[in-house]
Amino acid sequence: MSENKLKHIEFFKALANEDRLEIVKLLQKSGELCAQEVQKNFYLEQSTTSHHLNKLRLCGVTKARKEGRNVYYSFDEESFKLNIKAFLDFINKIPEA
Amino acid sequence: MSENKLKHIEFFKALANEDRLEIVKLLQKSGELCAQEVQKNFYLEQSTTSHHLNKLRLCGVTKARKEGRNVYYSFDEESFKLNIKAFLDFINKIPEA
DNA sequence: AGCTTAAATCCTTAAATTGAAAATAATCTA
DNA sequence: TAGATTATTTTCAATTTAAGGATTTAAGCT
Repeated sequence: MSENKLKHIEFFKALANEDRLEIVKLLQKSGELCAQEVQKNFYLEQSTTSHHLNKLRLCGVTKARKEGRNVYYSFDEESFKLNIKAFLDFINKIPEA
Repeated sequence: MSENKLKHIEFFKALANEDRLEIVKLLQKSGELCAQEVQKNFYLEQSTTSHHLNKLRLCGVTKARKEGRNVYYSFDEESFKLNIKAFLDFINKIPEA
């Protein structure tokens, strides 16, 4: 099991969740948001939102930047594209997008 | 939550697993294989393989065809492409594949 | 220092995954 | 055709993983 493959799996696990997918979409259209701004958009508990944001960050879907007591999260487009591409290569099928 | 979105989530959940991803790759390169031929390629229990194959089939990654007492599984390329495309549309990012 | 707000972590409960054992189902053979 | 054999699914218990409420950490404010 290559390190690389495990990365794809984590990436897809992170995206294979309704709430996290919504968070990704929100960050995508809103740019940077701090954790509690993300939370306000959903019926999610603070701790749950934190878990989700952490998971998304760990697998390279989002990135985070701490400023004061806020942590600002944003969509990591570069990393996202790389992961999708790597996954499609892995699967050996390139959709006509 | 649209019916459509839930389908993508199930699709990605199914792919977000090391063993299932390997099974998908095997089916992709081998064409049709019956359950025990799939199993022989991995260190997985027969029942575990069956669970995985069922999950992959339910979410449209693979398709199955029964012949005698064998069930032949194969990669469902059409469905796979549709799911990937729908997901990318959802995310609004089309990689340059 | 004490208060407030933001976020992460801890801890218990809930859900998903795994695999052994049993059930089903098709085929073969005496 | 009854019984054995082989292929697969299903059931169920054990383990792993995720979710969320409660607590803790951390930063900024008065």
